[in-house]
Amino acid sequence: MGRHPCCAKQKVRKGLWSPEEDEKLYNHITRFGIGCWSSVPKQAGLERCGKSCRLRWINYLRPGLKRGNFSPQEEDLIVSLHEILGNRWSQIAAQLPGRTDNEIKNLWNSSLKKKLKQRGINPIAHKQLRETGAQEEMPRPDVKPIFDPFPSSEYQAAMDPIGTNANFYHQLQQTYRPLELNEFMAKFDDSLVSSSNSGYWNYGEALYVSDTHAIQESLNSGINWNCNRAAQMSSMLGNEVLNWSSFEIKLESPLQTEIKTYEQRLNPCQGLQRVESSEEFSSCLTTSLSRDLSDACLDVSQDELACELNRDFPSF
DNA sequence: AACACGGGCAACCGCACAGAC
DNA sequence: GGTCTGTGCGGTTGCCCGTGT
Repeated sequence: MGRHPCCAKQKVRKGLWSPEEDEKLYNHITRFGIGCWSSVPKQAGLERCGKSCRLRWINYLRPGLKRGNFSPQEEDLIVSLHEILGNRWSQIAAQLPGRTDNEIKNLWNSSLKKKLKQRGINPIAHKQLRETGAQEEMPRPDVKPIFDPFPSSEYQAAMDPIGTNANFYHQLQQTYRPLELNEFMAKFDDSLVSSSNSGYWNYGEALYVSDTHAIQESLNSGINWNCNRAAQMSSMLGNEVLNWSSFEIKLESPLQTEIKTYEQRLNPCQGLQRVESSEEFSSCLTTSLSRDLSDACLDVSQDELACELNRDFPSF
């Protein structure tokens, strides 16, 4: 048998929370911490489902939540992140401290979608709508979506409002563009060959290659390829050899750095270093990207990886 | 003043997955 | 290894309130 039953068949209240209920829940959590949510209602003296308590805590009572309207900067950030992540509200919320996924989802559905449409942008594909408007609600065309952290149009405008950095963004896009399968395999082979002297595989060398394909696959089919591969490799190699959690962090770092830099530009008064020119902005961006990627070099035994890759390489 | 309508928001629902037994 | 529960997430619903008629 499993664990003790949750709140099923219990008498539970639904609907809006009263201030008294909020107080009970808040006092309980601050006093005892978050343990098992299913036991919280009983312990806190609430006639609520544990799930409901969790939601109330996360969306309303949790310390550090921002209240009030979203700033234009936050809205721009959400649009940019949505273009990359789609409806992954929890991941988008993770980039906006103090905001909840529910809040962002509501904002998107009630406001941002309309604003984009008014600007002639398809909120699903983040592309310019056709003049007919007939395809307004159409999903992305039959082309597989590709993870592209630096789309050429809106995102560039957002990242570089001055608009003087076209060459720089072109270089970035060339550097970090998704690779075709044959390019990807060649990169893998090169990495394995070039590492033969040391006996270790230079993970950093192929980082952005595998990253791009992993995320692309994840977006395409909903199969979280990189996580599955991580689990397989981790179980085979052991955590001492390959710490996948740090790898995942490294994958996100460039994006997080962009966001910070972007916020820094938009909120120069928040105690952060101000970027005075687009050149300085470029320099900052390049430095942060190269630092994140170079740091991401993890030592993995070549033989073990080659064996794993030959045994069970995912089909693209 | 009464009603209809729409926007914004909080909360619920259902599903998937991980973990406990 | 199978079953069941707990948790997290995204989609959806329904309530409240402001505005227009």
